[in-house]
Amino acid sequence: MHDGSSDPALPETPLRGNVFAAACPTRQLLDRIADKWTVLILLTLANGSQRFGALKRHIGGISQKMLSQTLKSLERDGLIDRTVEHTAPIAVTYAITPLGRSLTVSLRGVIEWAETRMGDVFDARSAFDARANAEH
Amino acid sequence: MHDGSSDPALPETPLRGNVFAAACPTRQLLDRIADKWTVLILLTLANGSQRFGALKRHIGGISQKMLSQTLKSLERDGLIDRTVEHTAPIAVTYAITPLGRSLTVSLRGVIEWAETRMGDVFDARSAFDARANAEH
DNA sequence: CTGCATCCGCAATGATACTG
DNA sequence: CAGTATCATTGCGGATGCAG
Repeated sequence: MHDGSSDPALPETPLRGNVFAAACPTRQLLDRIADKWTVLILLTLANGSQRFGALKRHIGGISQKMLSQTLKSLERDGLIDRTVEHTAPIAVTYAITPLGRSLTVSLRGVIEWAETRMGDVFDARSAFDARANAEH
Repeated sequence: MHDGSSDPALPETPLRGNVFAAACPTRQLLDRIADKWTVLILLTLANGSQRFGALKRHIGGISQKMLSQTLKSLERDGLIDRTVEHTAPIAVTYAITPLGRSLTVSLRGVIEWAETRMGDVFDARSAFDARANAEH
């Protein structure tokens, strides 16, 4: 995979953002979307709009704080929409935006991988641990 | 943790893991692969095997501790292979496994998204912040 | 019902120094 | 060169209480 360039400057860097550069803004973005709660929230909303309480019930183990906090981040980044109905007890509905939906395609692939390859990973872990034990 | 009995809304419970269940092992797995360093390391190795030092140089901002630690996790999970050459100064080479490569397909999509949609996200942030300011 | 503020423990992360 | 070990710090993330 050598590209024929000398290494220090990495001239083959693409013109758009480069996540491998520590200072690149895309790096922050990566850190944000490579987050457990972000992934689960986006994938839930990709299946249809939900209210706050419904989201909390659907995503096992999330605290009210993390949900609220992550939702706000996602709204700020334009990945989800927030709609308030000023009814008697206030009702807030969250919906995914086209931008958010464009991300869920890849995200779903990651989840798909985790759910289907889980067995392979656990087998690998057992083998690794057994090997480590055998060294004593 | 899968009963498939008392939930009328889910006629057919999937046989594989469900990341939305807090106790499901896939949830831990998700938390592990939804990690900044994991993504960057796997994608680097997907382009070819690398030695420890080369990896550290290629992934901006990673500390030797995080690199070493994440590499060990990935090896344990069967996503990468570790090869030691007992030469004068010892040389260790890391390579992606077929299992690991199967994950990088989706991972690359996430990076692709971050690098290309970065502008949209930043625009959304500006708009959001402006709106927030206007409310005072 | 929704969601913000505060307190706080703990785990993750980084800097440094040391070993094979 | 490739790690491990230790220490200091940060910030995640949970619990609780309050407000709109």
